Formats: sequence, C-alpha cells, structure tokens
Amino acid sequence: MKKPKLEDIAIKIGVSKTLVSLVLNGHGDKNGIKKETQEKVIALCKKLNYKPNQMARNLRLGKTNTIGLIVADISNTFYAKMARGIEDYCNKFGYNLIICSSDEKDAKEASIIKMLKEKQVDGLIISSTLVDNTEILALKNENYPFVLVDRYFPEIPDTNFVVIDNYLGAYNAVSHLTEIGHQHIAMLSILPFHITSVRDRNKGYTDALLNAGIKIDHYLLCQIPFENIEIGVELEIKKILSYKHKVTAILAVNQNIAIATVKALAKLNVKIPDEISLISFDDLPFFEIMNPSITAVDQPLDTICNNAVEILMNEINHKGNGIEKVQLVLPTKLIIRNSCKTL
Amino acid sequence: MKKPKLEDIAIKIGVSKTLVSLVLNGHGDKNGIKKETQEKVIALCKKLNYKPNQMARNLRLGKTNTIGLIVADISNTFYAKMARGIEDYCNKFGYNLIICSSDEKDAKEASIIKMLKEKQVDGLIISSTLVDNTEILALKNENYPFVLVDRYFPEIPDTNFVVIDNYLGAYNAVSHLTEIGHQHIAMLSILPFHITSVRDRNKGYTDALLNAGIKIDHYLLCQIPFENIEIGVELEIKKILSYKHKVTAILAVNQNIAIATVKALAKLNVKIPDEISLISFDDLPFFEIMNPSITAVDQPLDTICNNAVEILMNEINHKGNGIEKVQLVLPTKLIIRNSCKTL
DNA sequence: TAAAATTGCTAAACCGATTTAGTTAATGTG
DNA sequence: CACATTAACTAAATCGGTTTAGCAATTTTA
Repeated sequence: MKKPKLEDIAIKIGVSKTLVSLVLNGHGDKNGIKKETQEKVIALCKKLNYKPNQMARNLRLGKTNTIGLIVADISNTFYAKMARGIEDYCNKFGYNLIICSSDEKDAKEASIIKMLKEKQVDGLIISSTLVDNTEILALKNENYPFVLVDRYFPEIPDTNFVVIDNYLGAYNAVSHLTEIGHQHIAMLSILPFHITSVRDRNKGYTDALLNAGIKIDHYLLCQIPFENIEIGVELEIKKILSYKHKVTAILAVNQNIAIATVKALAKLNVKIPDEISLISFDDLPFFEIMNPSITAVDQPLDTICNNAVEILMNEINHKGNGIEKVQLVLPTKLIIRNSCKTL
Repeated sequence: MKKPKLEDIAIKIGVSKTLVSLVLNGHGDKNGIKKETQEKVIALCKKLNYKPNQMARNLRLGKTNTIGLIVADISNTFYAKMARGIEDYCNKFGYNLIICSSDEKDAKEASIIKMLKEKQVDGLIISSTLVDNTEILALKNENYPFVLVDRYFPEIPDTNFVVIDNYLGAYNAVSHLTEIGHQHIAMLSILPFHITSVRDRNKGYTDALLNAGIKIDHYLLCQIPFENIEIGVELEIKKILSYKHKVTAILAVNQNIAIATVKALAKLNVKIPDEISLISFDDLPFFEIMNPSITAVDQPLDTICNNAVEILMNEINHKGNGIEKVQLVLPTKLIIRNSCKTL
C-alpha cells in the first residue's frame, strides 16, 4: 500500500482533488462544500492516514516552513542554549530549524548562507562572523528575511538585530573590579576583533578603567586567536603574570576564554581569587558550582531568542515588505560570586 | 530582476530547458550536447547567477537532502557535541540537519518523528526516549531510513544502532572504585529507567559490586526523575549520607546528574574526594579543570557520529533495500582524575 | 544509393500539491 | 416563464525542475 496522495482520496470518494484540498485546508465552508461531503473526505483521510506531500506543497506555496540558524559552533554551550531557545519558539509558529556552524570562518559562513538560500529556507537567524558583509548586504537587497543575533553590522543600516549591551556589560564588570580595589586589570579578549560583540566588550573594558581614573595599558588587553584558545590563554596569562605591575584581576571576554583561564591558572597553580580575581563574560551552570564559584556577566538568552524569532516571523509574514526593522539592545546582569577578592 | 529559472536560461540561449537541465547536471556529454552549447549554458548560468529551485528539485527527485536528528535536549553539552559531529559529517555528503529536542517526552518524540516524516527528511538519527516503540516500528515497517544512537530497542530486531557499551563502562567505573577500597558505593541513576543506556549502566553497577563480593543494597541505587534533577539529587544525597553504612563513593549516571551532585555536595559542604569519591558517566571539559578534577567515563563521540551518519547514508542510498542492518557497540574509556580517594 | 547509425536537440509527461476561473443543476424572483 | 442567483463542485493552470521518448538532419555503412 503506497502513500496515498490527494488524487487517490479524490477518486475513492468520487470528487475532484480540488475539493479534497479545499476541505483539508479548512476552506470547505467558504467554498460551499456540503458538510456531508466534507466529513466523508476527512474520514477517509484519517482512515488512510493521508499526509500531504510537503515538497509539493512547498513548491506550490513557495514556502518551506524551515528557518536557518547560523552560529559559530553549535557544540558551544552558549550557542547550544540559543539554538534550543530558538527551536522551541520556532516550533510554536510551525517552523523547523536547520542549524549550521560557521567555525568563525568567513568563507564557510558565506557558503552556508548561499546554501540555505538555495535550500529556500524562509528566513535566517545569523550570529555572523563575517568581516566581508557582502553576503549580508545581498540578503538585504533581495529582501530575504533575516535577523542578526549576538553580533550586528553597524555599517549596514536598516537590518534587524537582537544583541546585548556588550559595552555596558564589560563596563559594569570592570567597574565592579575597580570598586573593590583592583587597579591592574587584564582583559583576555579574542580575535577576530572585528566582531561587534568583542569590539564593544573591549571598549567597555577600557572606558571603565578610564572612568575609574586608571591609565590604559594596552599590554593588558590581550587578543587570543579563536583557533587556539587554550594555548593562547596560557601564554598570555604567563605574560601578564610576569608583568612589571602585578595584575590582580582578569576579565575573560567569553565563556571559552574563561574556561581556558581557569584551566591555565590551575596549571600554573595561581589561586582564584586570592592571587587573581576573575570575571567571565557569559555565565554557565558550572560557574555556580565551581570552587570558587565564578562571577559572570549573564546574557538574557531567552529574551534574545524569543525576540529574534518574533521579528523573523514578522518579516516572513510580510515578505520583508516595508515593515520597520527592529534593533534591540538588551541589558546584561552581573552575577557576583566568589571569584573576585576585595583588595 | 527576478530570480532566473531554467526556462529563462533556455529561452535566452534559444534551446530547450531539457538541454539546460542536462548540461547543469553534468549529463551533457552523455546526451551528446555540443561542447560549445554546453559552454554557452554554463556561462549564462554563471552570469545570471542561476540557482535551481530546490523545492522543485526535491519534488521531482523525491529527496530533500535533509536529515532529522532527535535528541532529548540540544542545549545539553553531550547532545550539542553529538549534533556538531553529525552536522559536520552530514555536510560532507551534501546533507543538512534539522535538530529537534524531545525533552525525554514520549508524546513529543512521537510527534517529532511524524513531523519530520511529513517534512520528508531523507532519514533520521534518533536518540530515543520512547517506551512505546510504535513509532520506531512504524519507521521500520515503512523502510524509512533511520539509525538509533545512544539508546536502542533490544526488542526490535534488525534496526541500525550505534551505542556505547554502557554496561562495561559502568562496570569498569565501579570496579575502579572497589579496587581502590570502596565498599559502600551509591549509584545516582535516573528515571525513566526503561532507556537502555540507563538500564545497562545500572546493571554494570550491580554486577561490578557482585563481582567484587559486595552485597547489593538496593537502597543505594537511587533513581532521580529527569524533570527535577537538581532537587532530586540533593534529596538522594542527603538520604545516602545519613545511611547506616557510610557511603564513600558515588557513580553519577550522566553528566547532568554529576553536575548536580557536585553542586549538592558543595552545598552540604561534603568534600570530594576526602569525604566522598565521585565518578561521572560522560566526560566534560569542565571535569578536567575543576578542583578537584573529576574522574569520568568518556564516550567516543566522534566515532558514534561518523558511524551513525555513514550507516544512514548507506540506508538512504539503498532506499533501505535489503541491506544488512548495522549494530555497533563502542567501548568507553575511564579517565582517572582526582575525584576518587584510595581507601 | 538506400538503409542504418549517429549527432544534437526537444516536446511533453511527471512529481503532488494549491488556486483560479468556471460549469452545471437547482432554486428563487419579477 | 424567463432570468438571476445560489449551491456544489471541477478542469486546468501552476510551481520549477527532471526525465522519457523521440524527432530531424547528417554521416556512415553495405
């Protein structure tokens, strides 16, 4: 017994496939199909377990009910949680998620965008790593529905984005450190630094220092290449520990750097917080249970996800037609734990 | 300028769309299309940036080049890493991944399977939570390509699966504990316990105890409901700590339980490993950097992923036609760190 | 030089739904 | 009783590719 199609149902009942289609899509009454006929159709479909062929539907309707999510790496907890939030919220609207990891590689991300477009996903949610914004501009020019999350392009006006206030997040974290007496604070940042989130966090770091009347020492803003975090962090930490002024606190630019920092400090047998204080930008369940627990900047992930999906759905439903672009900058929260020592 | 379609190309060059399609699919030579004509077609397609409409292709070819992955929760590190491995390996074959989280809920998983089938994904990779195997049986009967990972159904013969040797993993972990002198070992396990991985780990635990000549105390095999791990673990730990025989070691059935255990022990101010030893089934990067670092059973995730995809691709290419089912049970590795004390 | 083979290409069917523009028969209206 | 309206339904176009079956013109073979 093959999978039944519309025609099979139609023939069995002795009506046209138009009628069957109308009934199944709830347009029966509107088109004056007799109640009795409608019931017959529905009963037979149930009996034969008829399911419309989505490929055919997609083709006809020009819609896949699928959206694409592009992140640096889905195995990273931050993006995994984001993916889950987006998945759940998309499902509510009857959409599914195709998830792709760009590995922070320009070329890979560009090719993923192309691929997803070819695959005719109805929209994209992108945490972009691109320096070269050609692909994003292309999306914009084609009116392809998309929302940027986590990172945006200041130089491209009128695009939807949902990001956090990275600047203020870092600013507040560093201010917390200066308030409890720290003067020599290093920032373990990351390359590529063109990514807005990184750039803004770096700026928040320096501005908070300036505001506290501390001279900026560029030697203390360390940039660790994405591909080689573990080794990079260890190297930088060794460097700053042997620096002329004793560094007493570190702000890690994201969870991966924070993890690598904890690891490196343990290896070098430097105690947190007694010998050095640490704040992580990004919170993790682990940070709460570690010994010591780690002070962290928490991102409102659910809010990010829900808003991103909401905006995208709106775009899709209006086919990007002249609806206003939404640009959200959400606040972060500093969760103070036991990794920072008052001097 | 609209998106060009096959016909547009054909008309511009003055040939049929058949010809264009043949050339683009590399069947030009085979069908005796002049080199010159072929070049013209390819040049124009490049110039107009022609991309075939995948929905149309899908419909005609009956293929979506998409596979579905069902896990309990994509935000869980274990599944996130698994998803990444599968994503990468699928890409190699030109496939994309739709990822869905079942939350260990029977009904949700069943409806996801149905939905993905309707969506006409070419195959499924499932870490199933189902007690009721109806849906899996249905897949099997329809010859729908699928591979079970992480968990399988012993009662359904002739299905592909890739799992780890949960029994031996737990057996070895507990044996390690008995070898270093532990006698009173608790297992923090989980509900639903019908899941093969859980059941096998539980069995490994009891058998290792028996083998070491230790009497089984069912009181020490604790089953914590999936929905409420944190509170459940804390409760159970309080219980076993106040037990008549002093429990000196714990085996946590998975990473979530292990994390909750560390948290609860910290809260109760019970020191690892001095007061209690701990082994986690599932390793995590954190376990290496924590203080103390946590001894863990490591799963060969890459091997699981690659094999699962490989098997699925094979199924898809043979349309499930009488090819032999593959059943892989992979070995685990006990990584000994500092969370277990020799008595 | 007629038949066979080859070269180069195409018309039309097909995948399976949705939707537009009708049709037919029954009923209502003036 | 002629005409308009309504109720109930449908034929055919459409989405945009792939594929089957085959045509016409040229070249080769016997």
